[in-house]
Amino acid sequence: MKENKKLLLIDGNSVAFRAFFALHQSLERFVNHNGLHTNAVYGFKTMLDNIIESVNPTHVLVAFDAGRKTFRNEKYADYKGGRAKTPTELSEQFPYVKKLLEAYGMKYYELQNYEADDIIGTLAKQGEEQDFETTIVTGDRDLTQLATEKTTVAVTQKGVTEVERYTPKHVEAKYGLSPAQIIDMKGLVGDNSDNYPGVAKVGEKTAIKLLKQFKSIEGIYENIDELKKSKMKEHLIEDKEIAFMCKDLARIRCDVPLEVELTDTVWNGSEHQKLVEFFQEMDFKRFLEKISAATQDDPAQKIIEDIKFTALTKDNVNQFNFDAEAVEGVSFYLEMMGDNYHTAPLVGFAFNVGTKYFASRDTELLKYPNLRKLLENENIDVDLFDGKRTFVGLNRLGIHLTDIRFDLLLVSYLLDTSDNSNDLGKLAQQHDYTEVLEDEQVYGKGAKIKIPENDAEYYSHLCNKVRTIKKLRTPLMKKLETNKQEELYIKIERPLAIVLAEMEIDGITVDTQRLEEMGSEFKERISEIKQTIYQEAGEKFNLNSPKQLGVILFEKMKLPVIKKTKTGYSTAVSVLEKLRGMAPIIDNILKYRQIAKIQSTYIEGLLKVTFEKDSKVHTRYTQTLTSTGRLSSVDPNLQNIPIRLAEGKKIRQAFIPQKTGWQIFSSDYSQIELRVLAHISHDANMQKAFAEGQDIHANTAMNIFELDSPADVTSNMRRQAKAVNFGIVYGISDYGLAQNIGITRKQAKLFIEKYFKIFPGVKEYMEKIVISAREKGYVETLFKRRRYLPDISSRNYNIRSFAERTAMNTPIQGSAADIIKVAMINMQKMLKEKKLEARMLLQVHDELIFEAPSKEIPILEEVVPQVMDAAVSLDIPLKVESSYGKTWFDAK
DNA sequence: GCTTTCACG
DNA sequence: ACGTACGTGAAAGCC
Repeated sequence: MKENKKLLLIDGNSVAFRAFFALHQSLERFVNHNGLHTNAVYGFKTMLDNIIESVNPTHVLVAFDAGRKTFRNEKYADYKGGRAKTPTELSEQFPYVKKLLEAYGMKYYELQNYEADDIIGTLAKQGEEQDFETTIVTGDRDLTQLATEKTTVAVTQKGVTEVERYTPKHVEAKYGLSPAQIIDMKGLVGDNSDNYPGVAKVGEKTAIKLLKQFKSIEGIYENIDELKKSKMKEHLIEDKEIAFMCKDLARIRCDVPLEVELTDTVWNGSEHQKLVEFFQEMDFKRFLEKISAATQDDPAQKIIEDIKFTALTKDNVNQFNFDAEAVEGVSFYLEMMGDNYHTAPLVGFAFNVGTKYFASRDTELLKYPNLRKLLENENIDVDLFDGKRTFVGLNRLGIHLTDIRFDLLLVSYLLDTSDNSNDLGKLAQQHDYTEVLEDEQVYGKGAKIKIPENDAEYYSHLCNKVRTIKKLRTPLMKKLETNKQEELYIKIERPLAIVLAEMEIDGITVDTQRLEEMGSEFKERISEIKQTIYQEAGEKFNLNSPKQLGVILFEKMKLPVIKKTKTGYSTAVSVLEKLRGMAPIIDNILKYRQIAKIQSTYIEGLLKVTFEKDSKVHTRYTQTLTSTGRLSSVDPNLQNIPIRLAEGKKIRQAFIPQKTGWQIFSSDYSQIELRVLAHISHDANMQKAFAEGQDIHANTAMNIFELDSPADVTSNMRRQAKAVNFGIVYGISDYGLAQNIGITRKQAKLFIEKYFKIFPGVKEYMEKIVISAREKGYVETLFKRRRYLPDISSRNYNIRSFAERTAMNTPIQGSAADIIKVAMINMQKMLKEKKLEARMLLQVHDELIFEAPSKEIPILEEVVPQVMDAAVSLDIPLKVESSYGKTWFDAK
């Protein structure tokens, strides 16, 4: 049996250097609680993970330089002379790089009088003899001289995670030389950083030319007479000794007397406990999460302090009485089996009062007055995780939750909108609290998901959740305060959760009969179009498969390929539109796609989620997901019901009021994002346009097309100007704009330049927000919602550009989201105060949708715009437009 | 589970 | 030169 022995040799100093300078810009962000810089350790660790994954080594050794002086200094006193001193921020990290290696269970080694290179060279040679497959990782190209058929030299690129792999073939392709000739090249060229000179005036190009001709330095000097008289020849002759000396310096030793053998470098993986401790010492939170996730199938590894709790049953529940005066607050958790809290079985609860914990599987017990009081009494503060979910769940039991104080999920989201885990355990870890397991660890996942039968196991998990809520309240509220986000939480998000819960519980009525009618109509049309397409294609295939469609269009019919995806041909609408007219099949495919989408997503999809008992859909608004602060809507998504195309728009006819004689009423903010932009950018021109009630897109068109009168604006100009306005909001790029409205990039660039000339305040805002994001690491909305943008300093152009556009867009999109949230809270309050029967049912980002008895319509027409207008006071007015009708379709 | 496509603001 | 519009969710195919 032949073993697959894989040896990994790492040049520790060189990689640590690379890591340090790769993350140099973020130096001050990588500081642990003891003030130690950790960027090089971090980079080193990232590199290790990457290389382990790709190499999967059986043996590992990391070599370090032992000191400044080596045998090379005896040969050449100035070797590595004049080198700048290693920055202390880096040198202080070397002991920790070694500690990291210990935690990884990796051998490291250094040897007096030799460099890391020589250790690596020697072991690589031994590896060669013992039939190892070897990978050398370094930041130093000199080591490419070690490349052989069985030894690859991976040289780190700009960062440390990307490497360039030098096999003999790759060396040949890159330099036209063999690995051994690298030594000759170094001899001729010299090395600035190692401070040896080489032959005067000979650089890489010349050296390669010479070596191609003469093979080696020895070869050059044996045949030196063949060279024509030239300056170069003179230099070569003059520096002959230097050349041989430098070659000797450049040659990595492969015969160093080591005290380690390859058998000492066997690698058996990392040591979990050491890793945890080390990451804690370094404050590497993300890595801690990762390793705890990796070991989650072994919950026994995690030792959590036991909580004493009382299991509640029908028989003992009445023994406990909680004096409302004495109860300062209660942390409460309601467990359900499944995501959809409108229907998920209620399978348990737990809470604490003071130091006492209680738990039960029987949620009916909550109806007992002594427990009910804890949740319904206005003098008792309730702390929980996901208030909206809990509110809806309790509502199913007829319990009406009041006075939520702390919502762990919501607060955590506000502190960092990119931390949007829904699992209490995961989320707690992000706040350094680890005394609770993730649901997956206790309940399992997929088909095997189930509540533990063992009471002790189940109840302690529930009680741990309660304790987590209790423990995290004070520190997280403090963080909110530091960020000045208390108002955002208390005035907006917390009350909004209840408003959303009420909207979800109400639901919106669906005319299922209408949907089914439309369904059978579409079904026929789909099968007709399908037949035509099969005929035109000359065969049957699965039209829903882009892969099969691609074969038909681009291979069989030989239509030109416009765009490719990762996996094959793109058949997206933008592509098909370009193919239009080249074959009749294209139009039919477009039509098919359009109708099939309506059928599957909106007709069948909607029918699937309509509740039979009330013929309603009860969406769930995700309040803690988007990174900008918008809501999203699931099960079903009611925020993407068709409207742009006539056929899809008909779906809206199926959304009707719950009672006959009622109406659907809708109000939307007109151009709220551009108004927000006008406000936060303080751009005088844009503000003026809005203050005067101008058509902003026409106004923009006049300006960028340099027209004198609004009458000269054609509809096409307005359309293009509108696209420019949208582009601005998204963080414009000429490419994106060009793509969107089908003009050249040059034209797009001109448009943008003109735009910024007309609206210089906008330009200034865009520049400032990016700089501010770079300095602070985050951007904020009007109401201090925060989004962190770690990528804003990335060295990768694409990643950085994306972060920059995000920096421009998030305050705009996010502030608009803030505003409508305020309006929703005030609106719900208003409906209650005025004792209206009208119900607020849906929110679609800039639009609120109600149902109401006809007689209340005039009231809504007045009140809704008023409330929406007054949600915030900007430098310019907001504008709200309303309409109504007997279905959602008609309310437009 | 991932990819592609397409619906919305 | 690089190669992108911002934010979402659902269905279907495919492995």
